[in-house]
Amino acid sequence: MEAHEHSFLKPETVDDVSRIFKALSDPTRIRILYMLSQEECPVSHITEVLDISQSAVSHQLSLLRTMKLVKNRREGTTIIYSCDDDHVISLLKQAIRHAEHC
Amino acid sequence: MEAHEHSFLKPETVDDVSRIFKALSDPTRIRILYMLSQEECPVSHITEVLDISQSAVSHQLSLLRTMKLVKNRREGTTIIYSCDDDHVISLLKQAIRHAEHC
DNA sequence: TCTATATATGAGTATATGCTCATATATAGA
DNA sequence: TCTATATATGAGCATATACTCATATATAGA
Repeated sequence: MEAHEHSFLKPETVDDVSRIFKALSDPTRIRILYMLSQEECPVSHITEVLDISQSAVSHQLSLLRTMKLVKNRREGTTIIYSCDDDHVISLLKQAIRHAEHC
Repeated sequence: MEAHEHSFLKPETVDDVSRIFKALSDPTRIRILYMLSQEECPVSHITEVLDISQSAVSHQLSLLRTMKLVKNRREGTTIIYSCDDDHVISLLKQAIRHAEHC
């Protein structure tokens, strides 16, 4: 198979794919996303349940927000987060199934 | 939903998932894996077609080998690589489809 | 308005990662 | 055995990333 016969990925595609997987490659973000995939919840809840510092959670949520993987809404003084990208959650759950079965 | 009501991921699962996504999060590895998903090929071919230095390709192949995502066989002086984890390739292709359609 | 609580964010730091460069190893052929 | 070619690998470096600490911001209630 010669170079010109290959199906190539566009550089933007490679970058996008890389960004998706990079977002999913950190243990803290994996745990946060998996938790949010079960139910929306406030930052404080994530902090307590996962036992991660408030600052670390907030920084990671900020990153996930930037990537549009989660969204949030305010309720009084608390901010409630939820997943905002079904496809990425589906990738995550597939990888989890894979990891649990091997 | 209280902490005890959550479905939790085991730490090993989180680590495994993290490792899978970390492997898929680098542009060079994405391109190599995608190329190998189309056909097995020697290192030199990857180097030429993707225009990446021999050393960089070899280092990445070493990492992918360690993770058992690719396997290799010798043919004379050349080493032929191919994919060795269908599930991870399926994750990659899904992410590619996602990236191309958004 | 003052305080308490919830969340966000900037700075700094330690570690991880992906490259290059130089070199080692392995095989084929003269 | 000597050389050429293919691949692997160690060291070093530059960058990215995930945390902590300190502090800022925003809202509710007294």
